[in-house]
Amino acid sequence: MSEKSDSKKKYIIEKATEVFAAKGFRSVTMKDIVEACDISRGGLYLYYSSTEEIFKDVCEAQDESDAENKDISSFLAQAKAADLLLWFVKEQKKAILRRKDSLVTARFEYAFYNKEKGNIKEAKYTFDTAVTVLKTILIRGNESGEFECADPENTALNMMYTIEGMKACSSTFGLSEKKVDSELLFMIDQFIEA
Amino acid sequence: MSEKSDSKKKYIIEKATEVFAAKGFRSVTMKDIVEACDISRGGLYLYYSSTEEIFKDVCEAQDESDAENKDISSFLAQAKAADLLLWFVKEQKKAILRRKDSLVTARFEYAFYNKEKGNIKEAKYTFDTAVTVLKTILIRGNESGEFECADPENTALNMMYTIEGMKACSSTFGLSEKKVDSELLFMIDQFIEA
Amino acid sequence: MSEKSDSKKKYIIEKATEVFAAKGFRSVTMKDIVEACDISRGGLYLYYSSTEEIFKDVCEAQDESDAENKDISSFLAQAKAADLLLWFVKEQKKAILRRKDSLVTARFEYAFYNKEKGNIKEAKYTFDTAVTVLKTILIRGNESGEFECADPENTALNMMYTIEGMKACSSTFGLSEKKVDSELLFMIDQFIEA
Amino acid sequence: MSEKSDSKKKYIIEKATEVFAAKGFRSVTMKDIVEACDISRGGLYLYYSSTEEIFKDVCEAQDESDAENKDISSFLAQAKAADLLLWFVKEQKKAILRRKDSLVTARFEYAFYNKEKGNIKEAKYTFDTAVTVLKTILIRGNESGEFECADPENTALNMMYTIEGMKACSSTFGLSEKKVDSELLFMIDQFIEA
DNA sequence: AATGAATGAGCCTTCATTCAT
DNA sequence: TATGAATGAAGGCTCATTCAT
Repeated sequence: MSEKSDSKKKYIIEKATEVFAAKGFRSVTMKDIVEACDISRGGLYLYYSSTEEIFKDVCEAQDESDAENKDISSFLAQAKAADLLLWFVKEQKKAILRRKDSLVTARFEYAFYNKEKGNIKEAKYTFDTAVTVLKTILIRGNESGEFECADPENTALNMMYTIEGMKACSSTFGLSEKKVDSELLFMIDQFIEA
Repeated sequence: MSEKSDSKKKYIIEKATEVFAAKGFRSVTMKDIVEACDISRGGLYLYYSSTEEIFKDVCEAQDESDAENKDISSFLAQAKAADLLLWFVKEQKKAILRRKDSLVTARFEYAFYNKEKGNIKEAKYTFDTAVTVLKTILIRGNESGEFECADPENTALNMMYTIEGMKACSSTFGLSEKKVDSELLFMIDQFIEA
Repeated sequence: MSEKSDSKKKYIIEKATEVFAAKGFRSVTMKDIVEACDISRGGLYLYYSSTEEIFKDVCEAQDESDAENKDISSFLAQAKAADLLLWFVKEQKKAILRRKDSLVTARFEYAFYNKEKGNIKEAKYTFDTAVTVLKTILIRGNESGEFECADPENTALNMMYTIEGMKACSSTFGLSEKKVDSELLFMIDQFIEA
Repeated sequence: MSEKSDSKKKYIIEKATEVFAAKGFRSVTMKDIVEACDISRGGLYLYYSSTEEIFKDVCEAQDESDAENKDISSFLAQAKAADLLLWFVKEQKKAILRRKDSLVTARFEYAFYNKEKGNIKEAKYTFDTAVTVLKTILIRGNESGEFECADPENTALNMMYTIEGMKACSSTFGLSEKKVDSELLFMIDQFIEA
């Protein structure tokens, strides 16, 4: 179950990602994935025993690939606030646009599904973390004179709501990259002058 | 199928609303609704033949009750922009908080479900309409000197994204009324001075 | 679910009895019963949701039909010990021979199955009750001078072991009625003289 | 397939014995045995291709170890009838009590399973042989004046039924050694007089 | 209109068995 | 010999949907 089976798992995750991207979370069945992978029913169960289990790995895989260049610690320490903001906004943009090729829809559904089951902590944690990071960036920018943001706390929160809204819109009816860029610029312009 | 059956439909929608509020959209079965209504399997099929059909009526019923006092045409014509904005924001607030007692979760799921099936028009239409209304209000406010909003178009769009984001957050991990108020005030303060 | 469904249940039990008689307990599947009843998979689940549930009713039905003429209370009070013994032995004989047309095999298997699951009380209770009844009969016979049994307690126990052994033999390789009669007579002759 | 594979077979039988003792016959799967032996699926099939095949060897192994000191031919010829009876009864006692640590349950199940398949001969043969042996012992005892048994044929049969009954009871709800001893003594006392 | 028994399709899960290595 | 991944058949269960009453 090590090398070989790991590559098989990778393969399953790859195929399953397409399925979840196309059908969301709830309506995906083990059968769907079996068919997408073109393996046997029993074969899939060798590796995973529920769509939820698969979906978790699918998300993890995506998060990891997203995080590839995110060895941020040193970056966060040294960079200028404006660079940090740029990086943050780019990350969010990716998350917003990710919907087309991917999983935001399924992630939403999964969040709802989990809420039904009572696990809502993770979503909130992710959101709150993002707010905190953004606030920190804004404060740093204020200190360095790069930004002029009267209320970093509420501005950070407002921006994150806006970003979440774009994700939702991107998920439900789609957003062009141009629209996303435009909106992100509009947000930033509020406290970056010159 | 007129009077009597209408009241029966009303009854079904009433009960079904509870079911959708509790379970979202996708996981609701005809059986769930039959049981909630305490009618016969066949009986339900006399009125509706799928959960989707029922859900559409459920949403419509809710929208109508929301819109009861929305005979806006004349209101829009006469009122001051500040009043209109207030009304608009209040409506959105209701929509955001509606999640607790109700259907936002199911609506999201349904939106995803529809996207799969290719009907994304409605969601986009609703969003665009809201943006347009808001933009109109902002422009009117500018003209009357009530507001000072440099870019009504983008501001309206930004506000709607933010509001959609709050809906999403409210749906996934919950938002207190206080937080919603605070955020809405923050948005408005940008172009209302003193 | 009352009259009509009761008759349906009766029908299922009837057919299931044949299945259990032919295949024992463990190897019987819901599918077997569905096929024996010539109803649909879902149809069976309307009435029963496991073979164990069905088997319990099958046993109960058989026990009831066995017990039809067992309104014993008054009989036990008045009858002569010899009559009681005769009755007791006849009942046991029926139980022994029952195997051919029926369920002893399945009952054994079920007992084992239950033992695995830890419920062994019932079997022991049934056995102990029979021993007690038999002992009572023997004592009564001694008192009335009908029997001459030096050790009613151990004799009763011995007889019940013997009877259980005949059941087992009947189950595994079959016993003719003649052999059963012969053995039962042999047992009784020990304490009935003249 | 000779030495090495024989020791492997022995190992498998050893482990499988535990499995059958714990789970009976029918519910044991090849998977259970694979896991108990900690070998590969394919590895097991090199030696055995069904649980039935394994079970036969398991039984045989146990029977052999039971029979180790049963080189009876000469013993039967010379010994006194009382000694023979003692030996016979001890063997049966072992068989009765064997249930605790072992396979009687599985053997019963297997007997039922075989009956379905039509092979009931073996069980009957074993029983009949035991009856014959016992009858022979009783006759010898009568001749030597050790016993006083009016009807050796029926007495032997009766004793074997009783013993089968104890096996069944031991299997289904358990019997203490004390109870077994007491019953066996009771049986013998009938024709052994001080 | 209304009932609810009945059907059958669809998905889930577990194993016996095979086979390339 | 030995491995264990892979297959596919078999049986379990749940619903959407129909239909005789």
